[in-house]
Amino acid sequence: MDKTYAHQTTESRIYALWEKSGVFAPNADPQAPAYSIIMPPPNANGELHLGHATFVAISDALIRYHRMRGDATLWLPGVDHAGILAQVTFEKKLKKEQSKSRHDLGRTEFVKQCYQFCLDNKILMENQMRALGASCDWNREKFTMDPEISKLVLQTFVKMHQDGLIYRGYRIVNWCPRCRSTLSDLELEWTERQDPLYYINYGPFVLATVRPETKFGDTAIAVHPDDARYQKWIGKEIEVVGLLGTFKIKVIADSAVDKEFGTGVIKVTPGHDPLDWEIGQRHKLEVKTVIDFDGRLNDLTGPYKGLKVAPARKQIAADMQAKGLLKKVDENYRHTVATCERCGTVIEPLVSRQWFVKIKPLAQAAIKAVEDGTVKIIPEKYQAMYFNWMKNIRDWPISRQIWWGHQLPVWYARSEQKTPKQQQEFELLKQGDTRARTDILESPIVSLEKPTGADEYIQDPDTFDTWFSSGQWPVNTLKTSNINDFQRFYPTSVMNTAYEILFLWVARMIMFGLYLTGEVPFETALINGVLRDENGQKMSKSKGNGINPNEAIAKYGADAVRMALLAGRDSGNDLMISKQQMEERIRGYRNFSNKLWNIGRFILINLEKTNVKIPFYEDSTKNRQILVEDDKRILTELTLITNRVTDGLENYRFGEATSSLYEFTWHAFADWYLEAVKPRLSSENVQDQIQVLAILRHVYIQILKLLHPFMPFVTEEIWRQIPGVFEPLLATATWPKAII
RNA sequence: GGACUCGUAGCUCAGUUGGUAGAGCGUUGCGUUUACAUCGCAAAUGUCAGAGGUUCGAGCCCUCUCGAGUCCACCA
Repeated sequence: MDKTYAHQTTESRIYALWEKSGVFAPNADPQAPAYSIIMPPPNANGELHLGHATFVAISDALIRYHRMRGDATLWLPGVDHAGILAQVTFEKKLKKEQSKSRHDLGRTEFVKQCYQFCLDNKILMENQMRALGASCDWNREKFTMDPEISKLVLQTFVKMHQDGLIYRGYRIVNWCPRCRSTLSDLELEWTERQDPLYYINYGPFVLATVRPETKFGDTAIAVHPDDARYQKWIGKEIEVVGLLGTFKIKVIADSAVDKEFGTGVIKVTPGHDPLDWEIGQRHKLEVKTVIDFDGRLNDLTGPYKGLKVAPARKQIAADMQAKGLLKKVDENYRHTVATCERCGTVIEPLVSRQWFVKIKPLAQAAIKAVEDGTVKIIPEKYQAMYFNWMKNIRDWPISRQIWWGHQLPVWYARSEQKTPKQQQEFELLKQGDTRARTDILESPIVSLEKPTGADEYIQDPDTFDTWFSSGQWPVNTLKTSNINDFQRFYPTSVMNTAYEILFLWVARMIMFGLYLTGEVPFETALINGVLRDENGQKMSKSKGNGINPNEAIAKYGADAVRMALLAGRDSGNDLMISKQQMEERIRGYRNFSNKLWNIGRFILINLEKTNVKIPFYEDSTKNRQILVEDDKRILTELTLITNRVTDGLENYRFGEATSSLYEFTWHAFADWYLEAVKPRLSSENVQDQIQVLAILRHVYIQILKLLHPFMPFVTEEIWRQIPGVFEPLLATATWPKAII
């Protein structure tokens, strides 16, 4: 053995050895219990970060542990096409490298190139997974855009439509003017901003608004029903002088109005504000749209037509000021605005016709599954979050006006489009102009195949929310995998992912899983905390505040990176750590692999020195009789640590399993026992030497086994250098017996 | 506004049925002895946020206060 452990040259060699030996595929023993994890598919828009490394470290530890236990163990890898995120990322790249927009390419070409972009990233990510030591079965790898996966995604939509769980309707939605798509509430990011709050003279009232540009869409004035100041106005019509002249508007009472805010009077703009939309629904108000899908004011706004929202607001405020319609302006008003999580653009609430999932029936079953423990959410604290969201869940808009994704299996017949506008729309869509809006086309036909017949049909250009497909992931991957995989491995054992996507993904998988199969998709949702920098910011590649896993692996080895993410922490909690501290942490575990290596060196050197063949330690009465106190003590501690590590793996306490193992290996075994035994090794008592060497080797072998799920590379490499071990690969060696 | 989490050594964090306070890193001193300087030995540092309660006993359970943070939500 060399003096130091060289992870640089070892890790890739060991990984290749594993892959070649086929140990990543589940064993075929029909008697073996099934254990399976579906990998959360990383987004295909870039490389992996340390957050991914966390789930690899955890999932791989579980997978390797169960493999060593002899279970039929499957870890199924995959990659997600990431809908909007990938499209935005690729559009940026397109613009930067070719100065082109997606419209320059056209839909077909854009999708083709985006597909390639994702495939390229997919290879990068696969290699990073390999570098981290992920022992997943690459032969079963899936991509959300694989044809057979896509087909199942569309089938689900058709089935749900038949079951009455899908509807198409006009609703106020979150519209991203840049992505030109609608978004679900979960895809928003709320950011605090400072904006002027305008106090507008409005007939007999003064009212406060941040958005004077939407006032052309006002269809009522609202006050709180109990507000004494305004009782006499409720139900009356008032006359208001506005920028476009004088108009009449009704005063209504609605308890959604806050008496304390501003003047206690609001204008109701159902076309451009979610709250106003609801008030409008309650009072059957007219919905007036004054801002279009491109984020510009439309012809209902007279001279402001064509202006974008921000400049329009300034212009309108200035004009109101000039006409004396503005009472005052509070320049220091702080509030939060919704922005597009993927591109940062301010969201425009707009009324649009979209496809929705009627979610309540699905949610009910999913709530029950967690309540009765069919699905366990670990740590338990996340259950509260889950219930809180699920019990207040709202219908889910699933259609997106983007190109990259699964296109809706929805068709429109030419003959059903009666108005000239609809016919024009039909024609534009047919020619591939996706700036055209589908929502005015009538009589959609939901069908996997294009309808046949004398009529002419075009497909709805919308694609699904990316979570609509990933929500079905455990079902669809296993159904398209090896024959019998679904039967053998569904429901899967553990779903390991971060709490950020508890609603976006975990909750939806439970709903889809139950809906599609009648069974939950996984027995345990193991939720991880996230890594944050010293300022509490989530680590991300775009912020540049995290360690690049590639660099860390190259410098310190994957084993060290994995340990640094697990040891001495509760993986369900966030970890706040600076770049430097993280690196120190990793270096500490690199030192540990070296320590482990050198313990091996010491033992092997001593084994070689003796001419006697050292028998493998057996826990027999004969051997026990000559054990001295030190021997008994280390063996007792070995038993304890074996139980502890096993218990840690069974109960997802990786922090405890790893640090107690570290402690035992370094301080009990190396610092104490190994030193204590040195005089005995140099003594004349051959029988005792044999005994000591047998124990040293025995304890060491057990340590390697216990450590393997966490530090697979260095342990496997050492395993190969120990002469005479029975099992060729540590990855498939037998897990030590434990009592827990 | 609703829900949840956290506050333990200089820093980052463990601490699971309540039983004499822990690790890593950092700091200080010493050290080349059958592996390892990517090392060894030794040392220092805590009213476990604060107050009250339950208990023979509380970092751990209960209540309140203060501080930090996260998620959800329609405050114009």
